[in-house]
Amino acid sequence: MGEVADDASAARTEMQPARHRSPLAAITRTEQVYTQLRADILSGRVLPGTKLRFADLTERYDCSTSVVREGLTRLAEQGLVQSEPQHGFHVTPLSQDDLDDLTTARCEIEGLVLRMSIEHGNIAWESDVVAAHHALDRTSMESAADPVVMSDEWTLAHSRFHQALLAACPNQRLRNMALSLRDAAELYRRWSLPIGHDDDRDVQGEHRALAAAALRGDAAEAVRLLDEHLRRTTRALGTRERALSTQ
Amino acid sequence: MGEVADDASAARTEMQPARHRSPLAAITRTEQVYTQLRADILSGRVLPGTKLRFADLTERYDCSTSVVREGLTRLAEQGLVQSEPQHGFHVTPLSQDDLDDLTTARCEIEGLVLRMSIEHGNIAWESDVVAAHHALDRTSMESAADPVVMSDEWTLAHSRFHQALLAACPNQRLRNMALSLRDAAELYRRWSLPIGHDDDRDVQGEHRALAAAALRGDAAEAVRLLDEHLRRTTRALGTRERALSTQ
DNA sequence: TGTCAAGAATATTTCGATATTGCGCGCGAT
DNA sequence: ATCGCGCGCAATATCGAAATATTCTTGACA
Repeated sequence: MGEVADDASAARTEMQPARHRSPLAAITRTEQVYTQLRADILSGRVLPGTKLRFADLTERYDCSTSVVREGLTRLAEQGLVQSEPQHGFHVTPLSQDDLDDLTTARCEIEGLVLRMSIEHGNIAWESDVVAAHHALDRTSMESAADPVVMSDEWTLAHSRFHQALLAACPNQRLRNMALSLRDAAELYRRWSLPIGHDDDRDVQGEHRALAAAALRGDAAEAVRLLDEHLRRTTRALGTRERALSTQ
Repeated sequence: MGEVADDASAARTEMQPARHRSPLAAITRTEQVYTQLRADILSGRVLPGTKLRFADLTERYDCSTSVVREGLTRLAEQGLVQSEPQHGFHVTPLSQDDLDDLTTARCEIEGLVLRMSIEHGNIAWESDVVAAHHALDRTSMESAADPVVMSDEWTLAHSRFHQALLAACPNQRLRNMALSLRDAAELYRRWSLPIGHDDDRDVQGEHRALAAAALRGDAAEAVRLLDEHLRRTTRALGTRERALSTQ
């Protein structure tokens, strides 16, 4: 419980430009709890489908039901949790159909955003991509402690890399949509390593090729590579998901 | 105040499959207030940029702050209102940049969804499109009472028509994204008639052509027509928005 | 006259408690 | 034995007010 460190989801939170907060960075309790709740879900500390009881959460985050409720409401609006009117909230369960929809949507939208980003990217953007890719390339996928679990560092670096690629798209709405789809996919990716692991896939190589195409301004090729990258991930997850759902 | 009749936004609410509600349709207070709040904003009863004070809203909707807060939180997550941490909420203001982004996003995503819808549409879908188009075609754009204001009936019929077109897209996520973008655009459209009015545009004709292309299964043409339709609307709004922002 | 600080006034955020709702169990009737 | 009914428990939804933050007002001091 508690004191959860930075993780993939934090990356999105960073995006919001911190407005001038004069006194003591007066961030609200709601915001804190929302961020933690979100991180806990995206990082897989809570299983998909789990019921989220108010009593548990108020104790866990040490706040009143109102605050928990607001956090859950926001997550529900994003689709990370689901709300059933008199039955409370639960983490959105995984389903093959949704994964398929999600992948199609991501291929289309993330592809579009990537193309726009490449077309508008300047030198600063290129630098960021190079940096993010370097970090990702040097980070091990398996966590040191438990090799069967995906390492938090890699997940973060992975998230940062893909975000860096998209960062130069000038259309905020589309960019946010792409990021929100990535978050949704994060839930699926979290439960994938045990199966995807023994695949004969060179994920790091895919990233290298993707970064190269983007940096040389070859939007068409980059989009093609991204598409393939996403579909491959889905294929690996598909098997895993089926295993989960039969539990 | 209060007792606001059905309107454009209600259309989206309908989508959510009403789950079996056994006793007295136990809809929650929160849901009611959220729906009304949303309708009030989308229908233009509240000006973009307006500050939304809790005191006003609790009185207006006759409920406690918690309920208002939840509604606002949900709307904020959708982008219809904005939340500034210790300063409350206000209706998202209009801006030319955002309108441009919005239009681009809609052309891309709504176009994509329309294509998928046409490709997957069956006879029931065709019937719905025909019906929705008929209703739209027979509804007058100007309201009887005040000809300078866009009639609520037309707005509703318009919304229903475009929704009907998209309804056969099997990808729920993409479909919802397209609908949510349409809602965002609704805010802009609401403030458009006074300028767009004297344009030499045949909006109903555009709808007729769009419906025809969709029904004959010509996805490419339909998408082209939709693209044009959306861009024309934006062009009309652009002028209007500039006028509003200088107020 | 301008600036700054203290305090009043106003608005938002958070809390704890009450009101509702849904669910399961036991009891009685058929 | 099974079905229907109602009581009580558990969990959520809603309330109203206390706690906190911000803005506005006022008045002293340079």
